Amino acid sequence: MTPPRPRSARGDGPALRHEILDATEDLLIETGSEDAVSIRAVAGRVGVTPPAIYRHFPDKQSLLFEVCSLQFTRLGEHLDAVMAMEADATARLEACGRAYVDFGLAHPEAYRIMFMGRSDGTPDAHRDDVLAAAGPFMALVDVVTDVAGELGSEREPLAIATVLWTAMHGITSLLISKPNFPWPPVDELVAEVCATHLRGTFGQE
Amino acid sequence: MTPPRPRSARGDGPALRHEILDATEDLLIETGSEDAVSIRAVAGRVGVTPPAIYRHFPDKQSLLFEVCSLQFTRLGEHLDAVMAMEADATARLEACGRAYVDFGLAHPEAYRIMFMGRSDGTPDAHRDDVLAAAGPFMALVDVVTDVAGELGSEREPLAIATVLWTAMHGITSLLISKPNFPWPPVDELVAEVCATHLRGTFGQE
DNA sequence: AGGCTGTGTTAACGCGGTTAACCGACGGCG
DNA sequence: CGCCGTCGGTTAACCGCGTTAACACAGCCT
Repeated sequence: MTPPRPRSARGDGPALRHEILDATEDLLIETGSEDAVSIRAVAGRVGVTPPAIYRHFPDKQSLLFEVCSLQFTRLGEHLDAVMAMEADATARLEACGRAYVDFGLAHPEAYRIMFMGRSDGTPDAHRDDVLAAAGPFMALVDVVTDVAGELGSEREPLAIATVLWTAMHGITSLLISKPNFPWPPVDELVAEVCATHLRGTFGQE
Repeated sequence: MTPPRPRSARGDGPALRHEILDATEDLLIETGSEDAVSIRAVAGRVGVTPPAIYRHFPDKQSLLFEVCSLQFTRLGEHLDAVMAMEADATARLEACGRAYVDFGLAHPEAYRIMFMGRSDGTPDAHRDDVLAAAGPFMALVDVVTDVAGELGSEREPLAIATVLWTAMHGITSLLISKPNFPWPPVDELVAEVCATHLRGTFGQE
């Protein structure tokens, strides 16, 4: 029943920590449910007893958030890559939105943990204001600034970016939470919302 | 410690059921956390032992959803009342959006349970497609139809309403989940998003 | 060599949802 | 009138959860 148990680490400090993060991410993806990822399950997969986890993470929330945060680092890189491929600012904006939604749908449980959870359950390292200064949001502000430069707008890019974020989040989170609602195809939905905002915000026809 | 224990019901069938619903709602509002509302806590407040709950509800999820669903019935009534007060269709639309967001912020935990939870955790009686045919969403479709009638639009109201829902949900859920993000005032946010959609969708200046 | 630190263990606590088994009171029926 | 089923509660218990305390053993520093 426990053949991989005889696993034991020596003076290797952060090796197990890494394994724990990997195992947690795997479990999160496999089960697709935050609740199914128990400390005991993670420990079992790594081949270690549950309290060992606490030598490397203060509590379950921090572990989960660190895993999701790693995934979101990849989102940031993905966004950068996507935007580098589009010359037109408005095309960049739409590509950006689509990449955001796609990412959320590809990692639904991670998205839920980071953006659909209780505020007081989030560790200090992932406070709301930290998020506002983080890569993905700032990247969005940059794109909006570019679009505003091309099309002209009197409103400040940060406010526009905030609204756009709520729009993309609205799509993403509802698709995750209510997948059986009679949605139109995701592509259409995103394109429509982006177009609506472009027209509504920059008065473009 | 347990003076209200000697409570006991006779042939009153659904009386206790009602008490359980009330106690659950109270607890949900007081604690503001789904997790704090344990079966044991509810039972204790009603003055009954935990297994008694299961004579009236199949499991905790169903109990919680029934409570939230009751609150949302009130949202429907509230929406109706709000919309009856506005003559102008576009004003009705904005009032509708504001009422939706306000409701979510006033009942954050209920909103989270109904619209920010896992899809497979929701009882059958609250499936996604049931929601699409329910009062509040249909009310929105009606308003959109009115606006489209006033301003003219070639797109179908149902698609427009869906987009508007995602927009209002985006605002509501992010405000709930990330209250410390540097948001603009809620009123401004809602007004801005509504205006943007009106311009972007109906081409109104 | 001796002790400190870092990293794992075993054992246990308390709480959670939920189930099984029992049990008394009420209402209908022979 | 007395039996009996069902309704609506009880007590006891199961099992999994996050987490903590106490302990143990390795290797490095002095």
